[in-house]
Amino acid sequence: MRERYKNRIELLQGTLDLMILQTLQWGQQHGYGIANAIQANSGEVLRVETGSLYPALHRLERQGWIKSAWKPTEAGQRAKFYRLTAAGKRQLTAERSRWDQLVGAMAGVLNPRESQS
Amino acid sequence: MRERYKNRIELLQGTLDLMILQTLQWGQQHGYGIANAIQANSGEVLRVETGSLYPALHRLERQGWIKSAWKPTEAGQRAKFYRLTAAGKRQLTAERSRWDQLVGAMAGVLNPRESQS
DNA sequence: TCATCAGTATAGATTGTCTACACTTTTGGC
DNA sequence: GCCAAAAGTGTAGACAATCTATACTGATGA
Repeated sequence: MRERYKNRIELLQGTLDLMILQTLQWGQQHGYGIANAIQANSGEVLRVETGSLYPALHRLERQGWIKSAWKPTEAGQRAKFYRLTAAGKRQLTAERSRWDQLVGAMAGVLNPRESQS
Repeated sequence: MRERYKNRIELLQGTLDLMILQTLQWGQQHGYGIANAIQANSGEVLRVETGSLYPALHRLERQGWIKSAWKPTEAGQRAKFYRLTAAGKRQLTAERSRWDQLVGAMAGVLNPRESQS
């Protein structure tokens, strides 16, 4: 069978949607491009697997936060370009503030004395 | 008697172990006390459900990061007190730096221009 | 011709949350 | 004496987002 693998989760569950929405705010992009942008912007720390990416994109589209259209890339290949909808922009705002809140809360747990607000 | 709650995941998956280990670094504590400490230190943002807490404690103990012993509380009730093992301290260090790395990477994705390192 | 890159997609396993129960013991009010 | 609430531990099963692994297509370059 397979080599014994660690199955370590690279991404924090729930943050992929936020990262996708955020990436799309810079402009429309196809799935492959989104994954590359996240990887680059995270300093190569975060790698998005296709098995996570495409289900996430379908999920987001199903919820009306992004919309897709097939278009050719500069390289002349067909690709599905996604763009943020108005609802998606609102969702992005909500998820960003949720993220900030969680990071702040975690900081409180990790450094109770320093971060006493 | 419960507060009104949303149907969302309160905690980021994977962060509970870190929070438990960190809380135990301040001194030994029982499960109920850990949950209360996390809630308090997070400014009441993070609420740990018992259905998440106890499985997590058992998981951590199984991995040798914490050890338990039944003792009476000040209130005279029996409780299972947990303390960090040496391996647990190393794990805490590793998980903290992993967390910092993830938060930094997320910052890069959310604010690509400002956080160019 | 053949490997590699660009690109999309699905199935199934895994894992850690969640909701919802079930239980014991102590404390305090009546 | 009774009963509610708080303090405490625990499990079962649902659920969701990630992962691994696989399967395609079309273009590019050696």
